[in-house]
Amino acid sequence: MKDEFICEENCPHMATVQKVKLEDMTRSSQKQLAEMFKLFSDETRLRIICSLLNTELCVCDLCALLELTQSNVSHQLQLLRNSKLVKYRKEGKQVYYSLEDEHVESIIKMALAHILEEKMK
Amino acid sequence: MKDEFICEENCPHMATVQKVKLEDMTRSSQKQLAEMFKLFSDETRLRIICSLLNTELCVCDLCALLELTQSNVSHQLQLLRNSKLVKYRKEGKQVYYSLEDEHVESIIKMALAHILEEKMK
DNA sequence: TCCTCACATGATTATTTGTTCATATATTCA
DNA sequence: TGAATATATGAACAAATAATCATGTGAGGA
Repeated sequence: MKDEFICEENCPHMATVQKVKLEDMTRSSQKQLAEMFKLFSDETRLRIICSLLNTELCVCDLCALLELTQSNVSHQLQLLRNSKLVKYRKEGKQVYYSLEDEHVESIIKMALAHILEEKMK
Repeated sequence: MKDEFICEENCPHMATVQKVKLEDMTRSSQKQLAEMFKLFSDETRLRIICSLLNTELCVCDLCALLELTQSNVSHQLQLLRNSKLVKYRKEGKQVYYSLEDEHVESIIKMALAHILEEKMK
């Protein structure tokens, strides 16, 4: 009873996850997957992604928050934009970035759970 | 009713996932996360991981199945071993590899769900 | 119109990474 | 013991990548 709620709440798109049959994975979907994981595999990029988990931020917010150069942040955001992982919204001179969808959160949570359990061993 | 079962069945370690608070993520756990994603970010390594999703395999099985050189496979397995993502078991001359835990499957499923939904747009 | 601010982008460089080749180790079998 | 097989590993190299520097673009204010 409680479980259903928790599941819905914290693990969105479960419906799609149910449909996923890992046995049917094609070579090309593996390639896509690898490309996606590559975006998460750089610490700087991951920090940017994590900063956007709760809120949208403009480029200079990210620079200040993460102590990175503007050029560096913009380059990383370009990669994330190209892969449709983040979206943006212009407002005057500023550009506000936010995450494209909630999968990102789910994926990070799942991976973090792995690390947590690993530690407890 | 059905939902609970499906959730338990396909998304193990939900209990840990519930505990994960993304806001509390430290710099060092972000680094660990990035390192983990890096292992999934190479197509060859991901193919090896995917091959091990259902069954354990020895090195030469992997070479044959994925059409890779033995040296290449062994090097990649070394990385996966060092990060405790796979475990192994020696039997005579052969060494059988398998996945260390079920998070791997959950993470891949979640990421695949993202790609699937992306396509449907 | 000119200046400033926020951001994007091209070029360059240092570093990391994936693969290959050559060789080492360890187990089985004759 | 010696040969054959399965796997591991070190060195070398090419390719990919992240960060930096310099510069470009475009909006807003004086």
